[in-house]
Amino acid sequence: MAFMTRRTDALSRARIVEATIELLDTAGESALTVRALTAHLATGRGAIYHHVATKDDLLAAAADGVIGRVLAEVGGDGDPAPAIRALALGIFTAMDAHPWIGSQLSRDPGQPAVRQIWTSLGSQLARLGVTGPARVDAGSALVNYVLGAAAQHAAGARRAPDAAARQEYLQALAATWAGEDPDAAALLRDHDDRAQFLAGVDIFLAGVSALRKPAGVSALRKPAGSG
Amino acid sequence: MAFMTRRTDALSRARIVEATIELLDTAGESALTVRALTAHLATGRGAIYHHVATKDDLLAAAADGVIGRVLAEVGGDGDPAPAIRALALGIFTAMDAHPWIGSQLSRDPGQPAVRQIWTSLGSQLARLGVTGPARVDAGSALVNYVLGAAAQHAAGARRAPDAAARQEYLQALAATWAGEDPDAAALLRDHDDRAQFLAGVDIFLAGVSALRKPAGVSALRKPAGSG
DNA sequence: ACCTGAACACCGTTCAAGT
DNA sequence: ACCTGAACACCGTTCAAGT
Repeated sequence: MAFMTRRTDALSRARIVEATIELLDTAGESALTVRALTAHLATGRGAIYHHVATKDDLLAAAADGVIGRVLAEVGGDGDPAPAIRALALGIFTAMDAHPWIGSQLSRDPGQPAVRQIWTSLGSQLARLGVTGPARVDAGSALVNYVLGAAAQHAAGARRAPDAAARQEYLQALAATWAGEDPDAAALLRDHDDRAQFLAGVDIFLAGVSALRKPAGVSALRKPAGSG
Repeated sequence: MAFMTRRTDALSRARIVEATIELLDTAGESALTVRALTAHLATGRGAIYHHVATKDDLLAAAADGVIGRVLAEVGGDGDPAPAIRALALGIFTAMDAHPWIGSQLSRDPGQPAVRQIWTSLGSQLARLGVTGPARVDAGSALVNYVLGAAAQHAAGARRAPDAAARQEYLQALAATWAGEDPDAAALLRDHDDRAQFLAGVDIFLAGVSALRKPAGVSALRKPAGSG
């Protein structure tokens, strides 16, 4: 509990955003109230509104802070395809540690955090050699997949935090498939979210590459690689 | 305004769900309050709780109602690939007419509406010849893409309902790309959400097919495929 | 059994008043 | 300028009381 931040120096937007992230991480989305925040910051209710426009603004800033750190850590060096996998996995992992981000990113496509994700993935696609119309299509497909997967995973983690509840959910889903495809149903029952997420990224990358040089005999996967 | 449903017959869960959909469609997510609902249904506050467990339960039931109709309308006949495109487009279109569904589907992967989407897309993938581990990977990739795209689109529609606001958002995004890739930036400025969404579906379909019969010469990815 | 509506325990945001 | 905390206008949910 690193809370109980007694007011040594002045309030600031940065301090408020940090406290928001801390509160969201430790107590969950439903515990983020202006009242709880002022209590932890040892200030009055209205002081928050001197530095922050609205609660939505605060959520967006918190998500932007976390995503910014993640993208900076991962970096974008090396071959573009592995870089895309690394960026996607970084976002996915962040969603695991901060499940509230999942729903936040789905709330507004114009928010800074989403914009950051767009540009970081978009520049890797450019390095892959995807440009022009194809890049916008590929970028939007990738961003939407990553955000969709992250949101579903985060929501699942919120709803079924323990292994038992999670197992129950997967079994219920598997049951609806059982008669039709017992194979898939069995696999569904004990899959690994992270591996499955990465498999999706690979399907996407394969699709981009397949559509770039239309199927057929000749050449291979990627031209850009230097390895 | 088909509101003002005077109480001719008894309250029922179905009637409450219909009123919920109507209220969400005409007045938006923020206008759905238990108080507004009881006013439209001409009943008391607590009567709702005789047929519905909680407001979340109500939202999930409303989304399930809309998605159920959409999937039934689209059907799943014909070749599987076009059927997948049609199902995805149907979901996307529904999201346009009912923007509140976008955020609702991201709230809980276990809810009936999401389950319906999984099984309808999953069965088409099976008809495509994708089975076993590949089917779970492909299904989750496709579902997550569709839900992610729909959520982003719906959120955008909520935030920038008029053409001016929308243009402003796209220009801001394009600006961050301008120096780096003027080509993509220009295209971004006047793209068509629906066409872009379908382009993403095609990327995933191409990826699934590319990974099924490994490119080029011979050597392959996974042994499980039976196609 | 089904419904009513007052009551409960909360919210986010504003704003006169203080320093 | 920055902060305070009471006040405002709401929420979802419960529950004794009615029919």
